[in-house]
Amino acid sequence: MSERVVPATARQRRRPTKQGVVLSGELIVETAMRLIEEHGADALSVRRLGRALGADPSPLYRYFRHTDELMLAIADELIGRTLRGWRPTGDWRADLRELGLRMHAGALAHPRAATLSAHRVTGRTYEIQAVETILGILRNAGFPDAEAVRVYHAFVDQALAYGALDSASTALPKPARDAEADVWRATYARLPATSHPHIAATARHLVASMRNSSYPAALDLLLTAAEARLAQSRAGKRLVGD
Amino acid sequence: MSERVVPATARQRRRPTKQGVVLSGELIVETAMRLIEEHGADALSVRRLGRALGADPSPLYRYFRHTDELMLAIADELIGRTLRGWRPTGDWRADLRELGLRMHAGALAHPRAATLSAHRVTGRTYEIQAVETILGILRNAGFPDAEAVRVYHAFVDQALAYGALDSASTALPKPARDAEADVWRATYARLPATSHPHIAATARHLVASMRNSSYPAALDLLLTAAEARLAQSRAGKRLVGD
DNA sequence: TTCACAGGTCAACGGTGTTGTCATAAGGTG
DNA sequence: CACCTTATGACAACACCGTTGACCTGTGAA
Repeated sequence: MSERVVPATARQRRRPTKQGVVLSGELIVETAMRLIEEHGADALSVRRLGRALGADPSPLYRYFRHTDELMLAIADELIGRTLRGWRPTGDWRADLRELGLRMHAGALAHPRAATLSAHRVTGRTYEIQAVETILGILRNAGFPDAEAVRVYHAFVDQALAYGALDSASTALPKPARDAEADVWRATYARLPATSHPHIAATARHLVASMRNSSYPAALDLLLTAAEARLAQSRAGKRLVGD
Repeated sequence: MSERVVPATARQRRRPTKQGVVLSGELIVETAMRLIEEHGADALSVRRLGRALGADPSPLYRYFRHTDELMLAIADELIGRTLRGWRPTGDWRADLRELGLRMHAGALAHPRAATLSAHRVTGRTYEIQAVETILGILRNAGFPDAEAVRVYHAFVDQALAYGALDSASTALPKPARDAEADVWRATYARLPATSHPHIAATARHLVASMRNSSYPAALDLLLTAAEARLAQSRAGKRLVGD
């Protein structure tokens, strides 16, 4: 069995499927994202994707080695869409804040695709572009290389982690989400002070607080800490310098 | 069809399976966790679980409505184990740090349960116990109720978000996980400085840093911020006091 | 000792990812 | 324009998955 997957550039015969669709890596990724957004993450299966494309599932394996590789392609497309339209202002802190909020918003806008792809390193074009951009912001701001990487890592992990967390509940079917919200009111808010004094004392705050995302606060926390580090490293450099 | 799932207390006839095993909710959860620990997250399926128990898969549905409910039970057991053996020292910051690290480690040990439960509230006994414990630490440390809830929320979300993020890769099939680890070395570390100057300049640091979780750093950041808030609120109270 | 029925077994349904084999039309060549 | 190669899509099969309905049997109360 020679190579099953043929790179896009090496493809020569664009043969339409029985239903007249001309397949391509892009079309497959596009259709997959549409499927996820419209019918939920569970709706994405090789067979359903084939059906949605108007093709047999098996030729998909001539474009992606396995489902996982397709997932990575979807993830990268998501990154690309998130970055599209963004322009740096030159203020590193403002830029990072904007990027973080965009990534978070992007995850919320494509909740199902986000939950699927948040934890993967794609190594594809858009992701590489994003990494280069963020590292550039930090290094241009004056962060030493090692420190820039540390901040980059913390920043990206945080955006991905909260993006996945917050979009996961968005992706739940409505009744499940309502049931979820009710647990705080129906279960926690009713615990007696005798057995659970701390929960009982704060029940009102709990019900109110657990509805909102804690990401913006966490992001600002991170940026403030980074700023402090930057000031430190500048002071150190001045000392060593001359 | 009357109720299929019978609550543990209402069970009356303990009938052994063909292979002589007496089923119970506890035994099922225990076996499921053992399966995950011994053969990876992928090894957990209703059918395999049945086989491991020495029983047909179908009676499991007399104990849990569906796989999801089993996962929640596993998640709660996970919380229970996390707390078991932990003793408060009286130093709120050290206690929270220890709890956070334990939660994170627990998530890594049981990735599938962690991923599932990160954005869900189980409302089960161990979860309630954990909420009560954490709120108690904060209130005893002197955090006012509203502030205690705010810190609680940030702390828990962070632990869950990073737990899910970091454990998601653990839940991947082995080949995918290996490929993942290689992307930084094989793809990023080889980008030319001409096209990607910032990545090229920091490649060495990237390869080293991206292996580790950024959770411990993020946790310390959060605790430091909380400590500052606590000092502020104490100062405010003194002012208002007399 | 009897006997209702709880709690097992069994078989089946419709789904999944993936692969080996086959048919056919695309597109270069004479 | 006809031919031929072969790239690429179709088909069928495999082994798995979660879940359910029908059935059987041993438990434990009467």
